[in-house]
Amino acid sequence: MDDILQQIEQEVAVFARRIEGARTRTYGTAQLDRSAYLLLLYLQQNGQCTQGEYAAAFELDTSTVSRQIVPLVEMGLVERKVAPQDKRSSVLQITAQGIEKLQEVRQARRELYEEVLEDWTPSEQGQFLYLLQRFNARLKERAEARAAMRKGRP
Amino acid sequence: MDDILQQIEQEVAVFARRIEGARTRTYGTAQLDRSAYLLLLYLQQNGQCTQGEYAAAFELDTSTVSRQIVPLVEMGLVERKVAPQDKRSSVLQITAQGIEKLQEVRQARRELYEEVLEDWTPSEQGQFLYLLQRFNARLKERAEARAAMRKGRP
DNA sequence: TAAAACAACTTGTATTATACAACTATATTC
DNA sequence: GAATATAGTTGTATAATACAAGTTGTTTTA
Repeated sequence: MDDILQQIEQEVAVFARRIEGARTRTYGTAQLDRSAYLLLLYLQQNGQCTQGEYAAAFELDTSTVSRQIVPLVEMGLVERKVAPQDKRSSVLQITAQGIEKLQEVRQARRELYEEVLEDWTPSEQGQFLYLLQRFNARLKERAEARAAMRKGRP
Repeated sequence: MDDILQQIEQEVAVFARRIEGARTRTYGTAQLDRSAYLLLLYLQQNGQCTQGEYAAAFELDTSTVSRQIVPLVEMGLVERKVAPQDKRSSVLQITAQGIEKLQEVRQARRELYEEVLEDWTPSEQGQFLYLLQRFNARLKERAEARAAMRKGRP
């Protein structure tokens, strides 16, 4: 087993499961469910977007996104407005309350990482962050390209 | 936003979603579903184990593991035997056919990583693998400790 | 050592996140 | 202006999971 890509692939598969397990077991569902957290995070970091843009960025079906948004709007964490230039689409934006909630949840989640990464050097932490960011950026491009392609010829 | 742990936490959350999206969109469900892949991987790397051990390692409910195993046994990829020392528990072991199947699936999955990591240096790939392994090992310990605790006082 | 408590697994049921298909309202194209 | 395409919604199905109750086997204890 000396093929590094294959090893990475395996480790990532396990990682994804462990993260998911830690998430549900540690944070409970009380805080904010996975999809809600990611959506708020995305809106805070990328500013407003339409549902379709968000769906493309994560290769989600628009129906899925549509449903994810309802409770967030009801809780007042996200604001949804009809886009003036195209009345079919809605523009999503995080609210002040949403930012506050996000900060709270982030704090709770941070604790797991304090525990798990406590014996990592700052340099290791920095390197891990850097590599994750690169990986994610690449996957995001890929997702968007694939979403665009599906639109082109369905 | 200069808190590195918080940044890692966020990047990991996004990473988990992207990996999951890429998995379902890229490999389809044709190959082998997520739980089956992880179970075979675990059995190949760790040798035989009982269902309870596997559940503890991933903080899964035993009922979940119980169901995951049925199709694998039916497909002949895993063998399940009553444990001689404790007839309540079953010992799981990957079969030759399971190893073969795993190899096939791994090959297909590898392709995504070829694409996404093509411009990473070998050193970056190695570093990423190393950090993921450490992270996973730590989360595994944690999962097992928590499972043991739940048994102690439920 | 028999009864009680406990443990490993299974089965029934509910929940959650997702996709796909059909639909509605609006835009674009010809 | 009619035909086609797009953004989002709603109906329905599936997959992965947890929790609760049940079964069978094991350990503790009075």
